[in-house]
Amino acid sequence: MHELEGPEPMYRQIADIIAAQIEDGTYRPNSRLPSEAEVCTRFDVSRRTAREAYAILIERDLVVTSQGKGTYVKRREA
Amino acid sequence: MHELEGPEPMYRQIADIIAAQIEDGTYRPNSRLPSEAEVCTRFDVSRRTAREAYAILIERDLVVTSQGKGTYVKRREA
DNA sequence: GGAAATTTGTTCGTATGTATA
DNA sequence: TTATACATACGAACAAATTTC
Repeated sequence: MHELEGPEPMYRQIADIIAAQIEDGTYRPNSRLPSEAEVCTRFDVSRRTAREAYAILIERDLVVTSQGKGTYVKRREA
Repeated sequence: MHELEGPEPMYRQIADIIAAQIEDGTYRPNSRLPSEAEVCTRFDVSRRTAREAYAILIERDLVVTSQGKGTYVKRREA
């Protein structure tokens, strides 16, 4: 699906792609993002790398994760 | 199965311990913190866990890391 | 100058626990 | 209960930047 290669580490590239998709409305507020396992297969990376990508989005305050539920797009305020 | 178990995950415990040591002056501003390898042996954890601990301190803006150099106590501003 | 050692950076794999559906 | 999904933690390997000898 996606061809990922470049100077940036994969987890950052993935984070940027998903962040852009949140921005452009592909993933709407409160909607569930792909599971870590889905990210693994979609971008052909390990679970570790998928988690690193989501960790960045969490740090950016773009998403929240909930054990057993999934990762969700956070609502934008201000 | 692991030892040294508590209410908090190990990486957070380690982060809290080191953060406290930064607070009390054990580790002074601009000084180098123990390398990841040292954290591994000192707390008997894997490198991944050691890195998770430092990741927390980075997120808290308490330390900075530099490839090939090490992890340093950040200088307090404000 | 250069090789070796040190240290962080990235990435993979595996196992087990906990929470939710 | 079973399946799904995230949380924690172990290990391994190589790359890249820096330091040391």
